[in-house]
Amino acid sequence: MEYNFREIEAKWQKFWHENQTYKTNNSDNRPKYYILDMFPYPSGAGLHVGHPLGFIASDIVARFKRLQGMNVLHPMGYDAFGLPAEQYAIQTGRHPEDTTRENIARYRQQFDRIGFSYDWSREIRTCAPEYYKWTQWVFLQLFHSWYNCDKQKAEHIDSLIAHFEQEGFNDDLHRYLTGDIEHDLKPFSASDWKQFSEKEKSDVLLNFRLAYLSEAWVNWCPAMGTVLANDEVKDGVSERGGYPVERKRMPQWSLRITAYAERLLSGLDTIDWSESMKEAQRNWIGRSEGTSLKFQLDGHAQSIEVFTTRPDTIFGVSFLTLAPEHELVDQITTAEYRNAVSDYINEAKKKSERERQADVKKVSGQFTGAYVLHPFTQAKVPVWIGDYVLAGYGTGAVMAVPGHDSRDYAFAKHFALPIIEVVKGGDLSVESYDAKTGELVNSDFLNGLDVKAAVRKAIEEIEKHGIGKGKINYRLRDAAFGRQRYWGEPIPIYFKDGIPCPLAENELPLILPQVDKFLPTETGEPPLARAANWKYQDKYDYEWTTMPGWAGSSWYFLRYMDPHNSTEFVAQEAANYWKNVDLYFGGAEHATGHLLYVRFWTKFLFDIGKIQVDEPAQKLVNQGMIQGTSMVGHVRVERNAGEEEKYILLPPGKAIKDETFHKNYLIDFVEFADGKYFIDQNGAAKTRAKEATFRNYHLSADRIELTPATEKMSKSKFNVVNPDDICDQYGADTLRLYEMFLGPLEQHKPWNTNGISGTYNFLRKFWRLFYDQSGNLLLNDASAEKAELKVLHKTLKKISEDIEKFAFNTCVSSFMIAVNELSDLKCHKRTILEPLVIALSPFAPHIAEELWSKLGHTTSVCLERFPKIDTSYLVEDTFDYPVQINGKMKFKHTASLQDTPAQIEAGILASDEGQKYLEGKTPKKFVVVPGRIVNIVV
RNA sequence: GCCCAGAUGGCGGAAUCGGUAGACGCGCUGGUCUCAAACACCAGUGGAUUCACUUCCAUGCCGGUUCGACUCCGGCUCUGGGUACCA
Repeated sequence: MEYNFREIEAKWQKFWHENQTYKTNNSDNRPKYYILDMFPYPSGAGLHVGHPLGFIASDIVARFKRLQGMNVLHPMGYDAFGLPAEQYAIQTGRHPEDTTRENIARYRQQFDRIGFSYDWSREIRTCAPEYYKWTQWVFLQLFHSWYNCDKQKAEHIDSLIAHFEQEGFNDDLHRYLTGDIEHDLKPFSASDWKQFSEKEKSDVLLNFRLAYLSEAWVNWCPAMGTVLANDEVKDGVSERGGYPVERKRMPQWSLRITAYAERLLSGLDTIDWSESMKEAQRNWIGRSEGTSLKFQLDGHAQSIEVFTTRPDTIFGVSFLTLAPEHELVDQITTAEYRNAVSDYINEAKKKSERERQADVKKVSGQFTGAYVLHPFTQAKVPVWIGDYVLAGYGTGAVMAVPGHDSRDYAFAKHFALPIIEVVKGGDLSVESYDAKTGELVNSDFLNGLDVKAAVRKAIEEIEKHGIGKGKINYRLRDAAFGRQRYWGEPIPIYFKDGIPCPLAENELPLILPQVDKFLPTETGEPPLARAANWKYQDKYDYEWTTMPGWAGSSWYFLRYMDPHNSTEFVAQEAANYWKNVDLYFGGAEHATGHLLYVRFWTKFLFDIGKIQVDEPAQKLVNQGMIQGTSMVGHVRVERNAGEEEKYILLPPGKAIKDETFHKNYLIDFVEFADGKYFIDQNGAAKTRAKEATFRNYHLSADRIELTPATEKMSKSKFNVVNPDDICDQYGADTLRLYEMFLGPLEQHKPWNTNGISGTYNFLRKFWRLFYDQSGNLLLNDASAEKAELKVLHKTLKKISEDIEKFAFNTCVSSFMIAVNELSDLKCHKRTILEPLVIALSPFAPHIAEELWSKLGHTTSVCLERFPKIDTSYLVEDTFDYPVQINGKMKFKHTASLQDTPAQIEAGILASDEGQKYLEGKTPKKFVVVPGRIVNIVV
């Protein structure tokens, strides 16, 4: 009986399904373990071999934790709202709901074929109304909350209203304002508050709500009638279609994540995530300590506020730079400069934020004609605008100190502005001196101090004069939460006389309505504006934007705990039992998106008392990306009777002309020979038949070499490898082992099936410990020899240690070594093989179940316990010491592990080899590391 | 530009605390079995040198620390990822 993976895998997948082997209960006397994968977006291309890498790893850990006697929660679901489905709907008219459902069905089939141990009764889909009802519910909680910075937690908005009713709002309470829109709010008294209209009250409260409506800068594409992400904009035009894009201020729903900046930062110290991941979040949050400082405008009532981390350089200020979008620019620009300024602003508008930040070399700016007065010297300081200053960061204005800031230096040099030295230590004729050490000069009351002391003194003086105060600033911005899209959660808000009003909880879910087209309206309103009579109580317009892709994923880990609850987002008992994720697997690319938002929502739900944990995941593991191999050819376009004919050319370097381009070619019909890749006429004909894109592609010779390139796996690059194909050919167990065997989990690596036969052979060899080639059972009940027990326990020890370290590649190696050694020992003993089957079951569950049943068991191997490791079999009494001469290994010397270094030294000196290598010389030094090595220095 | 990660045979990779560099697998070479092939099994396989014993060179590059460095330190090159004119 040969190893027949097709039969075995189908049999056990059916068994697990019928017996609900992986169903998990929310109460149990075993310790809990929650292991989660970042759920996938169900794309039309299906799963490729890159997806399962993390899923297989987490499945191994989940199965291992079960064997260790834990109650394991290991669920899977779908992040099902998103742009690709909507884009497809725009092109084809098919409803995203239908295509998404089909894609999910395909994903599920592929998942099942790989033998994952998910509890599918807990599956969630973010696009299901039963799910997004609760996403909308969280939004309402955010809307009804404000951040009390005195208590450092979110509270119901009523406590703030009570405050206003008693005391109104004064300058002292400015500290409660945490977001980007604080400049607008003027003080008011308690009686003012009481006399405010509903609209006025609503506007005031929007400055505090954690979900709020405000104006925000976006990339607006008038031709498409929509807002674009930074990636969708290239060189000032939309990537799709090439339409002009400009920066525009639009009303936007935002979430006040900035209120949580400090806690998002300090919380990192409590979780076991990789240092690089934490660093990414720290850099994103970007805490900096400095001073806010007001510069009085010359001839205007207003002042310009700046934030600086270098108040010590206040006497080095030679100009101010405002972001072109700064609200004061229009008012302060003098008639003389009006045209130049508005030209500059128009140019800046065409650039995306990313583009403005990318070009470090090119300096641009424009003088406004206005001046501010230096707060200490009263000197007139010119006010410029420059696109290196971003409106969204700090106050959107910089006090420029060209002597000690390289960007300001470049700006000053370019426009011939004065450069003043205020800290000694550099040569300002060459470059700015940015270091934070040195003695202050040219700085009045700061002269003679070092930088640190000068910073303190400057803040002191600034505060004394009432022109500013010490402040902590964050780079983090509030998160834009509205999208001009159809395929997302509707925001549960309607507008009554211009006032945004929340739905009541019992009115949820607000179901996504049907629309005739998935496009903006002719007047540029979002797609939801097309929905017929989509009004609250038939009267009031609903909010037309939908939630962003990250909304549903910001709390999904909680829903898995209690996925079918129709009265609560999660039952208290379930939330208190599972608490948070013990081990979270996912890609590092989510560092500053999903992983920051989910931490924010978790802290918020903790604040309002809905859950007992304030971090979503205790430990995080990032798996690397599996890249694909693309076949790249050079293509030349020729016109033939009006029809374009494209020719794939001879090898690179020959006959390549200017008008050629690179084309990724289908890997399916490429021939591999002598380490090179070729396509011939036959392959080209098959390609034309298979993919419409290649209809007009021909070869310029009978056989052409293609160049391999390693890049991200993607349908459009024709380099996707489908796990189904591997399952067909080798089976799921081989796929699982091979993906783990490829290398360390976190590392990026190209997919290459060259070595897959090795893991397949290993499984067959394992099988042959039970059956000989003619199918006779070899298993026997003889008692085990010491050598066999040693192999077993050495392997068990290595496996359990390496799983904890997520070193799955070396786990597979050590299984291979064990099977090789047991084969050499001709060991077919139940006492050895039975524990080994259990240890293998997390990695290759199908074959493990089959052999477990062949061993005579009637229950699943998944329900067993991991075998106990007996290290006494591993103890040695002698050791083969490698003996080095001057650090180079020369020979081995066997000695008892009981021997003292002196005894070992004597033994080596007396041995033939010792004599030979020393040639009668006396060693200068004799190093003996017991149980490790000997090094003789001569 | 800055931050993070990485670089080891023909290939994927191993080396857990500074201690035998190349485990394990692929590929390749030779052999056994076979009419032949496939499978399986056995042996070999970093490079140079040598008939051989041996010796030398080897973990991106250059230095350093150490009895001993893939591992630690300083400098550099390249690759991948992230990303801010962050004041």
